[in-house]
Amino acid sequence: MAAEKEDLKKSKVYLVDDHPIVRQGLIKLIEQEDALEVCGEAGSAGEALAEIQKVGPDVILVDISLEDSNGLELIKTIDDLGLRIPTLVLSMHDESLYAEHALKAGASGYVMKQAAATTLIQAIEKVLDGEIYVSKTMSSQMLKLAFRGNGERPRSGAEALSLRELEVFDLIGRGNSTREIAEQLSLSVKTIETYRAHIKDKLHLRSGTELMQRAVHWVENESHRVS
Amino acid sequence: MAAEKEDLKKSKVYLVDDHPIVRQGLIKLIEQEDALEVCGEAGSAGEALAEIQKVGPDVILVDISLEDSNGLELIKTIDDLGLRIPTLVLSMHDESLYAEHALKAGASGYVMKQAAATTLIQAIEKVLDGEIYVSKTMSSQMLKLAFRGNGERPRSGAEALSLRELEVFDLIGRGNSTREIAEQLSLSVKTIETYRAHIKDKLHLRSGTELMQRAVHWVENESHRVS
DNA sequence: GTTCAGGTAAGGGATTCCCCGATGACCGCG
DNA sequence: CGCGGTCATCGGGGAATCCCTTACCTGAAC
Repeated sequence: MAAEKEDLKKSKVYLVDDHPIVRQGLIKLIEQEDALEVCGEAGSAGEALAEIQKVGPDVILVDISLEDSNGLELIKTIDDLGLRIPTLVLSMHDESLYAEHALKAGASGYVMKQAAATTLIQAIEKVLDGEIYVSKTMSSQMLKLAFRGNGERPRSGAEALSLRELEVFDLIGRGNSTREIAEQLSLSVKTIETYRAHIKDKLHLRSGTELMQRAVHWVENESHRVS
Repeated sequence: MAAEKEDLKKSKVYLVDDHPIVRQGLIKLIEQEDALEVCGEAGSAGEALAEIQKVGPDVILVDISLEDSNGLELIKTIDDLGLRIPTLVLSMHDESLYAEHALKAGASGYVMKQAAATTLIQAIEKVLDGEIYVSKTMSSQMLKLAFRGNGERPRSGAEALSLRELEVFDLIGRGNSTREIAEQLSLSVKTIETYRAHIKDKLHLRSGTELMQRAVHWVENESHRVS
């Protein structure tokens, strides 16, 4: 609904998602809107950074899991570069796990892939208007927790993990060894070992084997509701 | 390329994926093809089963993770109902983990979301022609294993394991460490290590981490069904 | 301006991984 | 009836990891 400007002044959307098929689909979906057009796409943070400075999009749609990096890192980088482009995180992960991290990283919104297609379009429009988008349930929950004013949350479960820890947890679940994770994140093996220890601690796990098991389960069910 | 039939006889594609946004995208992507049209969509196995019998699709595109069930279960159900509709599995999971399970469940192909959009179209066309589609690397690997050439012994997967190996595999998947398994079975740690090595060998796994990952997957997917 | 959480890393002993080889006990097959 | 094949069981030894502890830096919070 609404788009009286027609093709005079379409808002440019840039896509970052490591699944080409999903990207192609999103393009078709977005180009269907009169007020929106896709000005580029990428599967990795590197590509994305190189291109967005050329094409100057009005909004960037970014998935959390990328080929070479993390979507939230990309958002931080964009922020650090002083580019004032609103970003909308699109992910299959449950929002309760990532929405907060995303907003803290500087994103303007968070949409789950489980959401309806119209929700995505609404979120894009809201973000283009300079507002913040999260689902109703999430926003009320965040307000309740006074997410940005009263750092008081005795959370438990995977939600208690820091961003880095969550990243490592995810990579563990995908079958990567400690060494492989260290290489992928360009960190010391020792650092990854520390994260593993922290995760085990927070999740009350006793052995590395249990950690692995949990991580695999989590990755498996990342699109389902598992709190 | 190719589509001389034009709109006279489009092949009907049915979509099953629990992400509406991805579904919308796939619709746009598929409808772009002259020879294909989307005849329906669902986010759960229940919906899908109810509808495909009405609309009679020529091919079903199904994601592995669904709202209420597993895509592979859906495929088995479709098979059991005697519906002779080819199914193509579309998933974000690595094919080495699922492609074989998918084909065994009765699917005609497996495409990762990491693949290019054109790959998906090619896969759909191949499956519509009654052929099997898997990626080149996967197919050569499978042919080498003679996975489905002579329905006999050169099996791969958990069934090729000996009793003891299967027992150990199961315990690994349940989160037990090597030492714990040794204690539970009253065997030497060294013996368990040997079993792990044998299992890795038979399942063509490269690291202990992969073994663990596979074991966890197996425990939650197949142990309940065959046992 | 001190406290606190997150990110990064190292030291060192305990454990496991991983590539070897080894000993019986079966079991079918020419 | 030996002969090869598979199972089930264990060990050596070096590399890799796990696990616990400590430590430094930073930035946000109080």
